[in-house]
Amino acid sequence: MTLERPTPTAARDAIADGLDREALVTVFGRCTVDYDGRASSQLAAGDRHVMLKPDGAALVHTDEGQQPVNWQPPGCAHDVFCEPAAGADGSDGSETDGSGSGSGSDDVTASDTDTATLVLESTRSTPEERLLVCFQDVLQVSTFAGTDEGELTLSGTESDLRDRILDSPDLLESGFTPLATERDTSAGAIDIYGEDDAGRTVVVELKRRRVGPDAVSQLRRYVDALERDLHADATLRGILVAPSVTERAQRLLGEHGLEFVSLEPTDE
Amino acid sequence: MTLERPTPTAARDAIADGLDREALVTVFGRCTVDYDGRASSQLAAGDRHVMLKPDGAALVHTDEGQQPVNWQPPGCAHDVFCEPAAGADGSDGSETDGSGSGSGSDDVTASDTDTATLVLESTRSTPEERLLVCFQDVLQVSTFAGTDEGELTLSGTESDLRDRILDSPDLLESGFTPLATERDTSAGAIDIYGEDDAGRTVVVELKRRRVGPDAVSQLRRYVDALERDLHADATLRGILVAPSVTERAQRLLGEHGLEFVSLEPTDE
DNA sequence: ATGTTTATCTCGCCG
DNA sequence: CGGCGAGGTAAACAT
Repeated sequence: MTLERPTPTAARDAIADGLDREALVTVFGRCTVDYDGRASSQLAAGDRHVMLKPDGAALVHTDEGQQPVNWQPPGCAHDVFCEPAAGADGSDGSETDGSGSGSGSDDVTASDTDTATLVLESTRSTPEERLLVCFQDVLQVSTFAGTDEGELTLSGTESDLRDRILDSPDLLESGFTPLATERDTSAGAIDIYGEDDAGRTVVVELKRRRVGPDAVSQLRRYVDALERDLHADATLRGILVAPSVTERAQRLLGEHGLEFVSLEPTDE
Repeated sequence: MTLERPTPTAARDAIADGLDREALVTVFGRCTVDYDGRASSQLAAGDRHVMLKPDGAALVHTDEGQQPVNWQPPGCAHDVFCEPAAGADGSDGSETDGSGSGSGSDDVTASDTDTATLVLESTRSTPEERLLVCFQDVLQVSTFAGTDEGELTLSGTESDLRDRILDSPDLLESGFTPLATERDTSAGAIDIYGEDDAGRTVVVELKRRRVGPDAVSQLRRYVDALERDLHADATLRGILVAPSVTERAQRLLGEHGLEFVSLEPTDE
């Protein structure tokens, strides 16, 4: 269902209906966006694409960037209503209390339609967050009732890299024997815990792509923790497995006596 | 501009026109999605919302989740064409070569319209990546020509936390003197470098939210590096500044002789 | 609910 | 272009 250049009240009714029917709702038009919660932001008027999902997610997209300029995570409560004659600043005013909840009980009637402003509000608690989109102009409202049972199959992940090594431990090094995955230590879980051909304990940390210093520190935390946990007299080996390392990470590995093995998540 | 339930060829022409005019294009319908690049994925048929941005970004959204189920970053080249009678699997076939580039030179004509499949393709290099969306059914095609000059102002960031401390160093501790920000070390840049009231060097790492073990490791890398860089005989102090710490991070701080100061990025 | 880690992370900055 | 770190990161998974 699609409306082009609807009046604010017609847009409001179509959106409210879409939300009721658990449809995916999109609105395109000139709007301001205000967010307050974990941080806070304001965005002056511009033409943007807003998507409200039936799971409570909200996305505001400009014509640039992969990421939305503003958003709200799934689980939020969406509300739509009209305000008599709000200016560009919709963040203030009387909407901080819950008087307008439900489906817009204090809304404007159809007779005020040409001066009214369409407002989308999305809120959640834990943490308390509010997103407010105020439309000066609505160019399109659409609702989509589709279904999606399709499951995404993804390969080339860290878990594929783990499986690859478990299937062929020699890819890590000749004589390596995996003993556990996700082995717990006081610093967190080790990706692969095993033994080399000399019986030395080996801690393996996996990364699906080129690694920097953070991955080295992570491996080091695990090796340190395991040494403590085991009161190990013998030195443990720590091996970072990834397609490649940055130079700084390489140096860090050396400083901490850790090793690197180059391996990709999939065999081409 | 909006078409509802267009024929594949009409949809193709509208989308091609939208891409030409640097408009934001949306397509809603039943489609399969195949991705190959840094990883690879397949997604069976379902109703989804596809957005093509003039900067080359592509987003495929289902009715759930804040994140797109598939995407392509800005900078990609979008292409649209019709294929005679492709099944659900659009990842194979003759489209691996560049013969269909441009605006669909090997496309289907309007007479084949009822059996044709609409295909969206988005590709880039460095890294080589390809996204293929094959529509069995197109419910809506829209193009939006809007503009967006609005700048986002965001507060509550790490940079706000830094400014807060630079304005009032006593917030960190009485007698603290900031000497530099982004001070470079062999391990990277220190957020705030300074001195305490006893003249001891202080390394400050800032986080806008509650921190875990990774932040502690990061601070430790900087402290270690600076000790080395300065051949410091005296001990450096390392202070992690964040709203709060997790317990494991707290313990790590203790093990490494690092400190914690609780501070929020903004004053309420 | 919080903690921990991954991610086709994205994004910006800087060399 | 790659390295590095921030992010209202989100999402998955475990506790």
